Amino acid sequence: MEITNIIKIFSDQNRLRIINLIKDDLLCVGEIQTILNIKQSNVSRHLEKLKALDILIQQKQAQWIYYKLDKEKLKQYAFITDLLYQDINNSQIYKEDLSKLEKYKNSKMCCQNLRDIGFDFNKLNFKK
Amino acid sequence: MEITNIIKIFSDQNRLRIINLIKDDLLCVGEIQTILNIKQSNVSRHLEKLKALDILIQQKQAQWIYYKLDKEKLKQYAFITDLLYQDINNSQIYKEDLSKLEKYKNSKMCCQNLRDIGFDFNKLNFKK
DNA sequence: TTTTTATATTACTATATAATCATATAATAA
DNA sequence: TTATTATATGATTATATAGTAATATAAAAA
Repeated sequence: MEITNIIKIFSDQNRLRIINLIKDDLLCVGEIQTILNIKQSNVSRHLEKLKALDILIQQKQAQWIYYKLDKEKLKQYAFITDLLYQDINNSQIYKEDLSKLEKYKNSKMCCQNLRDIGFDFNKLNFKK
Repeated sequence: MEITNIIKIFSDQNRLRIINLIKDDLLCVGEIQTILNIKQSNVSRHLEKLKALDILIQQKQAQWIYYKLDKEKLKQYAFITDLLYQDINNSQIYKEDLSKLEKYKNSKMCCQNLRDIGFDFNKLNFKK
């Protein structure tokens, strides 16, 4: 795999937001869709490209498919760690996405009931 | 400047080859054209994008314009150093380009007479 | 001055990519 | 079984990008 094709994977904002979101967490497609407010088919298309590169851990539980970045696979390219754990933090949007992820994790919701709120982050049910 | 736009700059093979070539050396357009065997207008187009990002040192001498990467400007993104000094070395093509650059620097040629050989690397005039 | 040359740019073509709607697929729930 | 739902995919559109031939521009050489 040519290095520029690896780099291309990280050069789209929506895909980078997805990568950022699943870099340390295992999430289902609906969770990604909800937190990032990106259409389901679009999320799926981006995940498809990450799968083609073989840098995803994929895990099916009931009707949900959970995804997470495969850190071992990423280690072969030194630039990726810097990019995901340093450079990305200079942009507000990626930090906001992670903060929404935290809010989601603190909410009462899970894959099972995201459809009930139309995958709308603002309708998440928070404790207290 | 959004981080994904920075990343895009490095995601094209010809542009990455140019970046690699001028990461530590000041070269004129004809030298890049000759060493990489890329058409002049194409080299110029790629340099245009690097200039738009403001990551080039540009220096006119006589009729030639010399370019070099501006390392200070690149320091603001941690991933770039790893990319250019580590990851790139796993691909044969970038190493070969640097080795051709060395051969060129050891040759008797310079910007002034590259046109005489049709910007053809194979026609370079080597010492001994 | 005129000619030549190095680089940039215009106009264009071909290709790649992202996004979307509608639908297929595969699994669960009723 | 049938209905529902999570995710993937086909078909399409819009946009971005790379490459090229021809030409413009600006400077040097004759």
